[in-house]
Amino acid sequence: MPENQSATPLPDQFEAQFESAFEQRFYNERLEKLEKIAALGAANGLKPLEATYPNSFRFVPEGIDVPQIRSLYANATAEELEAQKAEIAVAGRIVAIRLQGKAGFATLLQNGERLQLYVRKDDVGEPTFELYKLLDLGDHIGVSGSLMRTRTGELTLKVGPATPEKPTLTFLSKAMLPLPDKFSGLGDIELRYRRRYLDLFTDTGETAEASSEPATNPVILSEAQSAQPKNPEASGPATTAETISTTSPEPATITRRPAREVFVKRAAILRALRHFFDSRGYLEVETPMLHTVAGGAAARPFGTHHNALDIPLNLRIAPELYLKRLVVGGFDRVYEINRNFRNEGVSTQHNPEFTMLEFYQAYANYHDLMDLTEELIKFVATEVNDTTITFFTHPNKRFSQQILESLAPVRIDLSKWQRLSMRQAIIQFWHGEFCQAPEMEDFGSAQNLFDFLVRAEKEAREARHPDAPDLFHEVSEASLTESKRQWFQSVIAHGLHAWEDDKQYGKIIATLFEDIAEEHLIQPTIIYDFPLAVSPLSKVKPDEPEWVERFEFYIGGFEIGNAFSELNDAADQLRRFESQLEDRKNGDDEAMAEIDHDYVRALGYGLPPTGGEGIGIDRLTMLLTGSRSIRDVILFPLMRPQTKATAQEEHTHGESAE
RNA sequence: GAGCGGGUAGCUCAGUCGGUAGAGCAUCGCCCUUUUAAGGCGCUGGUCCUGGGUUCGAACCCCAGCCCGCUCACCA
Repeated sequence: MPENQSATPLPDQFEAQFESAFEQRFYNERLEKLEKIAALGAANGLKPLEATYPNSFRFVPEGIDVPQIRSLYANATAEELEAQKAEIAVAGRIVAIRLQGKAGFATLLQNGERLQLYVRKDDVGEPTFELYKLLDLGDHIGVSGSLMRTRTGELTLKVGPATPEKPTLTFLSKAMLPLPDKFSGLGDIELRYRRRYLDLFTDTGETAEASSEPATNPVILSEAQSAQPKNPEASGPATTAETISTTSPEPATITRRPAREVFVKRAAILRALRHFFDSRGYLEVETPMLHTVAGGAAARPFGTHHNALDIPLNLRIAPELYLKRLVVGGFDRVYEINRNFRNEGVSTQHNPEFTMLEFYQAYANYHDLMDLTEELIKFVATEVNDTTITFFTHPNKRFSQQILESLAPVRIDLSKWQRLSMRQAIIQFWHGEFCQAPEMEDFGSAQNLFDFLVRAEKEAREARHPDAPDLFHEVSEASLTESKRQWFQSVIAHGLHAWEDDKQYGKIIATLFEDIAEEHLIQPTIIYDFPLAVSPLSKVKPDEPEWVERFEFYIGGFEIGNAFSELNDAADQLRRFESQLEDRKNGDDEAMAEIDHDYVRALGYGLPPTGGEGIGIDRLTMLLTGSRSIRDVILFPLMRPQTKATAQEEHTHGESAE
C-alpha cells in the first residue's frame, strides 16, 4: 500500500468478499469517512496512515483498563469524581454511539466491559468534534478525559478538555463492515461459531426469549455482575455465586452465557489445573502429536504424511503411551494438557479435536486417584466459580428437545461424591418393573450372567405379554440402541457358546452399565471396577481376574474422566494388544488397530506401579460454565466449510476460502 | 449415516387463504449540549438457501439438493 494514500482502491479479491450490495455500499461509505478522517489528521500534521491506522495508543495511567476503572470508581460519588478530576486515557471499541447536536455519548467496550463517554463540542473543540461525528459503531478509538457521573448516576468519561500537546480523541481503527444487532447480538448459532470474533464482542448472553427473566439463574446473575456491572453502585461489593445460589430460587432454564465469559472461565480452569499439579510436584510435559502408531485409546485417527521421511503419520488419539514411557524414564509425576484428535462424529459432546488432561503418578493406584480426583474437581470449581455448586441441564437421551428446553437445570454439588462399583450401579438403576434386577452373584461368571439374562428376558415377557419386544426394551426403556438390542438378542438366541469367551461377557456388562446407569449419574459419581475385556491398559484386580482396577467419573449424566492402575507387566500388555488386534479382525471396531511395540519394550524395562487418569477439559468446562454444547466451550469448533451455491460464478465467495 | 426442526434486508425477526415483500436495529440525510436498547422527521437496503414442478399467479404447496441446529448411531 502506498504510504501517503489512506483510502486506497479496494483489491479485487476483497471486493469479491462482499456478501451483498449493501455491504459494498457500506464499505464505500466508510472509506469516504476514512478520507475525511485523514484530512482532519493532516491539519494536526499527521500523515494519512497515522490518522487512519495509527500503530499504538497509551493508556493513562499506564496499565489501566476499563474493568479496573469500573471497579476503582464503582462507589465514587459525582462530587468525589469532580474533586479528583483524575486524568484517564483509555481505548476501546465503540458499541453504542449517540449524537445529540453539539454533544454526544458513546459506549466503549474494552477487556469485556463497557464505559460511557461524553463528548461536548465546547470541551473538545471544533476539529475534534468533527472527528467524533465521523465515528461509527464498531470503530476503535482512544480518548482522554476525566470521570464524572451523569444525571442518572452512570460512571462516564468526559472527554477533554483539549490541550495543545495532547489529543483528546484518537481515531484508531475503522469497522468497515456492518456489525450484528447492537442489542440482541448474533442469534444465528452457526454464525456465532463461524465468526466467533463477532460473537465474542457482541454476545450479551441473553437471547430474546431468555431475556425475560435473566436474573432467575443465580450463576448467570453473579457472572453478569462481575463481568459487566451495569449498575455497579447499586450492587456494592461483588456478590458471589455461592451467596446468591443459596438465597435465590433455582434457575428455571439455562440462560446462555456470554461467549467471552465462557472462554475467560476456560482459561481459569486451565490455570487452576496447572496450579494444582505444579504444586504437587507433577512435571508438565509435551509428548508428540504426530504418532506412527496412534495408540492409547480405541478411536479412528486422522492420517497424514511426512514428506521428507515419506512415512504415513497419524494425529494422536491419546498421549497415554508416551506419558507412561516418561514414567519409565523416571519422571514419577507427569501431566499433559493438550489436544487429541479423533476422526469420528461431531455432536454436542464431541469435537474432532478436543483437549485432554492426562496425568500419571508412580507408586499410586486407582484408589489414590479417586481421592485425588475429588480433590481436583473441588479445587478447580472453587478457583473458577468460587463455589462447588454448578447448574447443568440433564442431558437425558429420552427427552425431546422441547422438554429439554423447558427443563430446569439440575443443581450439582461438586464437593459431594458417591462411589459405586459398575456392578452396583447396574443393580441400583435397573428398571425392576418387568424383571428383577441382577444380584452380585449374577456377574460372577459368564455362565451366571448368561443364565440371568435368559431368566430375566423370560420374566419380562411374561410380566407383559408374550409378544413384548424383548427384555432390553423394558430394562432400558428403549434407550438401548437397536444394534445393541440385536446383539443381546443374538447372544440369547444362540446360547452361551456365542460369547463364551470372557470378552463378550465383560463387554455386555459394560454395555448394560452405559445403557442403564450412565444417564442417572448427575451428581458426581465414581464408577469403579471395570471388566477386563474393555480395559486393555489397566491392571487386573488381584482377587478378581475378570475385573480391573479402573474407574470413570460421571457428572451431569456423562463421563468426564477415566483412570486406572496402569498395567505394567510387559508380557501381559503384549497379550492384550494382540487380543485387541484379534477383536479388530473379528469386526470389533472399538478395539485397538495397531500394536505399539516400542511401548511394550518400554514396559519391559520396568514401569513402576503407576496410576494414570485422563480428564476431558471441554466437558469439564461445559459443566463449570453450564454450557450444553461442546461448541460453546471451543473457540473455533469444526464446521463444514461454507461454499457459495453459485458455482457458475467466476469468483468464489470469500467464505469458501476458509 | 438416519429422523425431526430451521434457512426471508447487514443483524434480530414477522409474513394472513397462494395475489405487488414487512418491522425494529444498523446504514444514509436532516434536527437535537446529561443520553443510555436516546428521541424526532425522511430515505435506502431483498437471488424470500439452491434447482426443478404444480398454478393465471409461489416466501407460502410438491419433489430433489445444500447448510445449520437438535436427537440417534460412533465416540470421550
